[in-house]
Amino acid sequence: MQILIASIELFSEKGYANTSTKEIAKKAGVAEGNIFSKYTNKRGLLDAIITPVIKSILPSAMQDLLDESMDPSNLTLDSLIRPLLKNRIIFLQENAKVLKIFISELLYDKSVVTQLLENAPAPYWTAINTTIDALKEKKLIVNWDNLEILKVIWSIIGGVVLGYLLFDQPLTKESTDHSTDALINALSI
Amino acid sequence: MQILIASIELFSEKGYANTSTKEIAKKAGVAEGNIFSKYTNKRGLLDAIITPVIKSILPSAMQDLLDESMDPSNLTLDSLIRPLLKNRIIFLQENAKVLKIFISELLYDKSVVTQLLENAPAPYWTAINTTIDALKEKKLIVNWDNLEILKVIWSIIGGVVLGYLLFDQPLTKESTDHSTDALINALSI
DNA sequence: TTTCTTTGAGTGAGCACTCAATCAATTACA
DNA sequence: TGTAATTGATTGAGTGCTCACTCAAAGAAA
Repeated sequence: MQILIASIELFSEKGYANTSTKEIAKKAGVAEGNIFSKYTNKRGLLDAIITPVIKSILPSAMQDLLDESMDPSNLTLDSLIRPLLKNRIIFLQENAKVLKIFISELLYDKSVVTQLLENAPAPYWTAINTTIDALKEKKLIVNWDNLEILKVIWSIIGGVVLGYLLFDQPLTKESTDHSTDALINALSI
Repeated sequence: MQILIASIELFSEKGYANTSTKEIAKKAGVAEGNIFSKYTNKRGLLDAIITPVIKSILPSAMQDLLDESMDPSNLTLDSLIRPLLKNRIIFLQENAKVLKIFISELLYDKSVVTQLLENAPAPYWTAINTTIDALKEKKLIVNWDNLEILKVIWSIIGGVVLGYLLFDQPLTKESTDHSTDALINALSI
């Protein structure tokens, strides 16, 4: 556990490739050999950090989307988007360090994308399509392909993540409110 | 020159830390020592790749913004945003590999952000503020703080970049049109 | 002949990873 | 309960290897 905490700290600060197992052992207060008996190799340590993100990031986001669309009669774009963005920004703040490690990895290992998508089971996708279709029915959302709508949503969330991780842009209430308003506006008819 | 081309290729494919100078020399078709007589050290090679991006990325983006706001009487949100996003996406495609290397670097070296901002001189900022203020005057844009408006613009562009670099999302006409429409919608009153 | 460039074997440093030895906890037995 | 035996976890010096970088020698250009 100490090893994992130390690794997250160091990887997110200096990057995976620039962190030695010796440093990790020192920070964790254990002998270097311990790392290898528990995680087989350095890569195993990275996997132990990233796998939980892969397993939780998409399912939890999709759950957010669905939680807000339980009652179709009260469904509006606002009631869908606002809690979604709020939850995603909370998730981002809680997992900032691990997400940073994850994104670094994503840049040079495309197999992670596949793993990511495998963790978003079909039932979620159909439920989300149903929700978006319901909004289209009510003329509350632009009449684009559902995938294109989702891309715009993820684009804005991605932009917030990028600003936070790359430029240390603080997630003030003003900023996140504006991102939310902008997204709702963007998809309204 | 061959060395630089080989470096960009390898760094963007495998990452800076995972590329050895030996590999670069082999790909470039020169002896390893050549790299060090021309670029001092491996880091010098990275700088030679990144510096041009730093020097051009913000100025060229801001020039795009200003080119479209020459004639204040014809200024609309659409005439401002549409060419801007188009130019940024062209820039992204032309410089995808270098931008990828740049973003990797940005994640773990915050001094790059400072350099980036130093290359956006004050005249640009005032001109952009004037443009946004003019749109506010005409009630063609939301009445937020100008910085907040710029953040939303960059958020969308960042989201497109992220989708392209991280998830290999193709930049189809449909996608980029939707991003553009969404952004214009997002900032309209 | 002189000056500048290119070469690649060589070098020390640092890396991930190993493993025999040590330590700690648990069980076996009188 | 006290002690010996067994098992499993922890240690860190040691190992082989790869890395960035050097430099004397060879080659090319002037």
